[in-house]
Order: sequence, then structure tokens, then C-alpha cells
Amino acid sequence: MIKVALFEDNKYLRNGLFQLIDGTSGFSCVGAFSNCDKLVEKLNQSNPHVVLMDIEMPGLNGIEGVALIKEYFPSVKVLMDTIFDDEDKIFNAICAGADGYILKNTSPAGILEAIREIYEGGSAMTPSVANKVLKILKDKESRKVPTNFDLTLREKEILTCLVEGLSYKMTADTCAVSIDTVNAHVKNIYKKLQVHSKSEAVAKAIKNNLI
Amino acid sequence: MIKVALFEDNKYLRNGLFQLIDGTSGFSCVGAFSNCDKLVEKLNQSNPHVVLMDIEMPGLNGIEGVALIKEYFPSVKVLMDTIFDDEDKIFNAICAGADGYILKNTSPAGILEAIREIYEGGSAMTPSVANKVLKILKDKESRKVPTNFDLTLREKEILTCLVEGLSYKMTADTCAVSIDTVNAHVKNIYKKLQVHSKSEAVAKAIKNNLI
DNA sequence: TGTGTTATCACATAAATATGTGATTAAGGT
DNA sequence: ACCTTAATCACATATTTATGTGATAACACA
Repeated sequence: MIKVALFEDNKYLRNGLFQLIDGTSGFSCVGAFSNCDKLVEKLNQSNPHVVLMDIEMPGLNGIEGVALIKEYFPSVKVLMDTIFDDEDKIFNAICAGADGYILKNTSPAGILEAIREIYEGGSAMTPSVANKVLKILKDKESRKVPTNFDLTLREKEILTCLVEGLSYKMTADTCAVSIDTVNAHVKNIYKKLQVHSKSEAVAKAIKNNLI
Repeated sequence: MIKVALFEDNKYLRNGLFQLIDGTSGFSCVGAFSNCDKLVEKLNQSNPHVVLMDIEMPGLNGIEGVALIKEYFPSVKVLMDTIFDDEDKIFNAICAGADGYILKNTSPAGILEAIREIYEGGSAMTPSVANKVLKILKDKESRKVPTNFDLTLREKEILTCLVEGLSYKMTADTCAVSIDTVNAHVKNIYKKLQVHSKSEAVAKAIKNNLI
């Protein structure tokens, strides 16, 4: 039985969600609140596994709410729900520790599924939110453009061994070839990567995601 | 009708996915390939809306594949699929431009749903992947270096030289010390990092952002 | 005053690496 | 049939690296 607490200022939505959750077997709604006042007390009394938190609320808003929950009840999962898929809000909610982020137009089945997913340790987000999350992540990290150095399969295999810290002898054993063969491959790898030492090759391999 | 192209080296999985996709109304499988050779040609001929790309493949791997697709066909959506929910792989795939990332244990219905979601402009990921994505985003923000190796300023300086591919001699010149001093520092660095070769030290330095 | 750490240098040597030349086999394309 | 590339192996050797055992001086700190 997954115990869910609701924080939602809209009365009709709150009642609807309560009935959806409490009326579904496997779920129990242990609290339905209209604001985040005395949040810690409310959680101590209702003791939920999952909190479904509206992001837009009078008083303490959802983002402040999730931060507070994660501070006092780190094991309680928090699923944000909102009408806006705004990048900043999403980003702030994630930084505050939200485990999921769904839009209010999500179907009843989708809401229950999301609750179950984060209860089971995963994270949940609607496709448009996921889209924003990936965009945020990409924007934050404009490095690492994979370059193709035309390494052969065997060369990649050898290079992988080197990156893992193996010596030529160990690499030879791992790949079941002679050390002279490893030497030959390394020579070709160096030529293709335009380097002249193992550590340069390793650095390039890691930075360029070659393996 | 959503046109899908498959890249999957496992024959059985490839056939299974082909039948799933091509056998579902609203979906059409316009290509099922075992590797990324001649990727551009294959896409020009099959002209898909969505590519379902295995991340682990011989030759050009899935991450290189998605980068190539996004370079030549930016409007084609790419859904990665893999057996591993490895943070590095996920991160690199996202940076390369993947629109979704699902695990191979995803149900047939889930796979079709993910394809439809990214076709419609959203992003799709399984809960455990979403979890990792949020973690990556949070970690990046707090900019935390997980492990402290207590390297001294001088040791970091020497390590930086090694990462840049310098030999001991060149490092000695750069830091204006004797090669024996470099040797001595390197010994200490290895002890602190618990490694036994330059390339291991370089790999660790890059991966842990030590410099 | 003594103890620990950092940074420097010296000498020694086994092991590993970088690089050359050269050869064979198999697979793939023209 | 001819050519190219991938993958394998062999031999040679100068350089570089890994690791040990020292020593000295400066500095902090207890």
C-alpha cells in the first residue's frame, strides 16, 4: 500500500486527486492539504511514502516545500505537479530534490503510474518535461563533442584496455594476442590519434568518448 | 504513420523489434540494421522519423551514431536503448543529442509509447534512467568533487603536466625542477591516488576533475 | 624542542614503452 | 586479378617510467 499525501490549493483538483488515489487499490491518500503551513507537522502525522506537490501555491510554494521535505524526511519521495513546463521551475524543483515532475494534464492512470514509479525508486516525468530536462542538461554542458578517429574495432578494444590501466602484457593477455600485436595496434592508434604516449592516448580517449 | 529505423546488433532482438514496430498500426519499420556503417546512406534510403539505436554496437557505437545522425539529420529523433543505466553513457548520449533513453527490459507497449512520445516532440526515458538524469543534473549543479585525494599544490601542478601528455623531462623543465624531483612527486601522487602508472593517474585525474 | 609535511635533489635498476623495419594471412572492394 | 586494409606476429633498441633507498632544507604546530 503506497501512502500518498497531497498538497494542492485548488479545492476541486484536491478532492479529485484524493478520490483517484484513495479509490485505487494499492494506494491510500493519508492527507490532502491546501498549503505548506506546518509542513513538518503534517508529514509527521500523515507519514506518507510519496508527496504529490503542486508547484504553485499561496504561502510557502512547492519548491520551498520540496526542499523542506527533503531536509526533514529525505526518504519521502516528492512528485511535483504543475500546469507550467517552465525550464526554471523544473530546474529549481530538481535542485530542491524533487523525484518527479508531471503536468496537470496527465491522465489519471499516468498520475498513478508516476507515483508508483517514484515509490519504487525511479523518477517520473512527462515527455515535455523530460524534454526540458535534457535541454537544461545539454545547455549546461557544451563540451565533449565526440570526434570520430576511425579506429578499428580491434584498436578500440586495445585502447579500452589502456584506459583501464592495463600494461601491454596484460592487454595482450586480455585480448588473447601477442605483445607484439598490441605494440603494432598501439602504433596505429597513436598515428590516428596523433599522440606519442599512452597517457596522451588515454586522455584523448576519455575526453572524446572514444571507447 | 511513424517511420522507425532500427540499429541493433543482436539478430533476435532486431527481428523482435522489427515485428513489434511493423506489426503495430500507426508504426512502420523502414529499416533494421546491425551496425552504423554507412549510417548516412542508410538514413537517406530509409528516411525514418525516429531511430531506435542500441548503444552497445561493434564499430561505430550508438553514441557516435546519434552524434552523426544529429549532424546530418537534425530533425530525426533518436531513442537510445541499452541494457545498462550507466551514468556516463546516459550523459554522453544526451550530450550527443539523444531524445530518449530506455532500458532493454522496457515492455513492448512502453517501447512504442516512447517512440510515439519522442515523435511528438517530447522526450522519453524509463524511470531508472530519469533518476540518473536528475542525479547528473543535481551533481553538476553542486559542482561537487566526490573524492578528495589531498594532493598538494605542487603535486597537482605535476599531475596537470602529465595529463597534458608531457614526459617527466618536459614536466621538470616546465616546473623548473630536476627530473628526480618530478620522479619523487609522481611517487607520492601514485600513492595518494592508489595507482601504478602514468596513464592510470591521468585517467583518474580527468574522471575526478582533479586538476 | 621535537615531529610531521612539503619540496627538493641524487643514484640505481628492472620493467615498460615508443618506434622502426619487415612479413603473413584474410577479407573486401574495383 | 589486383589493391587496400585489418589483424597478426617477430626482432631490435633507445627512451621513459616505476620504484627503491637515501638526503637536505623550510615550515608548521604542539
